Amino acid sequence: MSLPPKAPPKRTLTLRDVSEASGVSEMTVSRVLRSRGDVSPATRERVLIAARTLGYVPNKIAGALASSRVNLVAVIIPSLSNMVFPEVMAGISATLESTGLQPVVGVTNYSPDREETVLYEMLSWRPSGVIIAGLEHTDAAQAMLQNAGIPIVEIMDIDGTPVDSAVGISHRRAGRQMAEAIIAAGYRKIAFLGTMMPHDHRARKRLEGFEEALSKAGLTLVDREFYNGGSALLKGREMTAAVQNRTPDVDFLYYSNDMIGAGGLLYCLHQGLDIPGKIGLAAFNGVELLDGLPRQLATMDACRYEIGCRAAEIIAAAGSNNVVELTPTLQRGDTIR
Amino acid sequence: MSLPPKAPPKRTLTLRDVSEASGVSEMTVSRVLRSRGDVSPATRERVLIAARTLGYVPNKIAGALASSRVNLVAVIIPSLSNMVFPEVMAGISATLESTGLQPVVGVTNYSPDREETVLYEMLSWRPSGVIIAGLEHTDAAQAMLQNAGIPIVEIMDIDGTPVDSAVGISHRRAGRQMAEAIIAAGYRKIAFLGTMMPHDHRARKRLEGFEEALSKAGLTLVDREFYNGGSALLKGREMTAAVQNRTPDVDFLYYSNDMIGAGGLLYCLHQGLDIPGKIGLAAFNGVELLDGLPRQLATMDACRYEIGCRAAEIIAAAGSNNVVELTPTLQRGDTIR
DNA sequence: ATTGCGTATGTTACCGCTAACATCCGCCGA
DNA sequence: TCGGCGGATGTTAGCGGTAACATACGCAAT
Repeated sequence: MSLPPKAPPKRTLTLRDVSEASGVSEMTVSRVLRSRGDVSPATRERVLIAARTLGYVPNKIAGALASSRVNLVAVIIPSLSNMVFPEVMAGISATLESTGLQPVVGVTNYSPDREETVLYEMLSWRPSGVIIAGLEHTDAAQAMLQNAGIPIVEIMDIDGTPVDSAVGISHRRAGRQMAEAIIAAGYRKIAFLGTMMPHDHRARKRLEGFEEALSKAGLTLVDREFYNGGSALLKGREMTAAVQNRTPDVDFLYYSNDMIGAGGLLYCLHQGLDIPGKIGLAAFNGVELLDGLPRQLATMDACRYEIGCRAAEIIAAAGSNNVVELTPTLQRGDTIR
Repeated sequence: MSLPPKAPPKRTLTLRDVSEASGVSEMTVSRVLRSRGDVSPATRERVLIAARTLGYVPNKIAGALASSRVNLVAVIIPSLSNMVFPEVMAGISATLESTGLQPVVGVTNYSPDREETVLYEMLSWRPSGVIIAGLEHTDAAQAMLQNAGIPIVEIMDIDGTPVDSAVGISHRRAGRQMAEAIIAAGYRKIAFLGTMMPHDHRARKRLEGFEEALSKAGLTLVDREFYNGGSALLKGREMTAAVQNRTPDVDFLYYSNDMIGAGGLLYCLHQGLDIPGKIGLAAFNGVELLDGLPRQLATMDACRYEIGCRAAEIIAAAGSNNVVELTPTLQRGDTIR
């Protein structure tokens, strides 16, 4: 094993080191490294070579303190493991890419207290903006967002009052629309299968909208089943089995997310049930996974990527008080007749 | 709409504001907020109330600069969208939770240049450690890691020479083992289906190990098929169809990841093929999704959660030069006879 | 030669916090 | 009475950069 060209320095390098190595002032080095102000091509070259040779990495902490500019955007989301937020992240990253801003992710696991902690932690780094999932926060979190003095975008949901800006869809409406489509297709014995998470407000609102539309048509859910934890695909199977055993005449299954819906679909296919004739299925999100299933599951896309893009645009423009409502489209697939 | 109790301050608050509001020096406030040094309970109380009332959020930038202590751990991974890294993240977060350290994620999209950029960016915040996927980096990235002067843990893979510490499995060995199991089960016409990503070194190493074991048994792959982009589940179906059309006598399909494997499995089931009698299947990762499939797909778990934990432990202990090899276990499922 | 101006570079004073040391005070034992 | 000591608090000097202003210089116009 050969040693690196320079023995690794004990002390981490500062502007002064580069300045000494290149024979100009620290200020000039700073100018070169940030491409700001006039520097002659000759010095610029000299400085760059010195910096590169030494392996200098600027200290953004010092830079940020001095300039009170931080190129970080706090992104606070409930989870990374369910396919939906990674896609939002992709939209955010893609849009931020060209702006010099950098997303920093914090995960709350659907816990309001954890959200508060994560938010506090991130605000203490004085980011240029905050993108946060949902409109429901603890009072303290709400206050912090209020007083942060930076652009705040609450994403995913617009059924409520945003602190500042919001980008999302109306989940209540999404639930309502799905119910209407199901009723119009002639289904009457409708069951709901979803997560047990008290803090998944968006799933809750979809269910509320759904039931609202049912009751407007004089219907109520014939059954409901909740789960938490474990493999969503497997849970989808199990819950579907449970509902069908308990309520044999059920003719429609509305799932709160695609993953359990996919599990349910696989189960029903395995049982050889007549889909969509005897029983219909629908879910929510429009994840790409569905494309690979044997039958196309009805769903409603949540505009995840676009939500990310629009939110990032607002932050990049330092905008405030924008509310952007996106409209999800119903994808009927092959599981509604 | 009622106004918040205090009109939102124009200027962001500093220690001085809290100090004035509570009638003690900034230093004492600092002590209280960090619970460091002796402060009388009475003052402590007074300070905490003042801070809370004002809504003070400490400025970690200044704090970090003054103390040269940063509680951030840089985590650099190729992607968030494939189920595997979120689980590593979960392990990292869980382990770091109790240490006061905070993971910060950077995503490279399997691009070495992007990795270099992300690393540079993150190092410039002077984190307490770096966890980075893989052992292959650009020369510049390698040098930065070398000189960072903080604990570095390269994760997922141990087939190579780490800069500092490493936690992972041997993918070459994993491929070899799978091949041996397949051969032992009597399959002979074996095909490989995988990603086209030139920078997915781990998938490459698995394939190398796999082919090595085949050739040791006097066999070679009868077919191979690559993809990139799109829904992995769907691609799995399509690729499987392609291979079977092109090489009708194929009797085993080895997939580079579970998602395409799952797609392939669904396709084969749909075709009514005799699994595992006429044709066998196996994949890699051991993702939870597989539990919900109609048939249990053979796979090999990649110890993702544990990798995260062990890596985080090394960082938390400021360890150096540890190499931890985990051993994945073969899960035969129902798709190898 | 003098003025004036634009370019290239240097100087100074912080940014908001914390390490390290200094100070103050009350109380104990000698 | 006094020194000593430990707990509670204050003071000072940076951390490593950057904004803002100051300076030096060359050259065209007067």
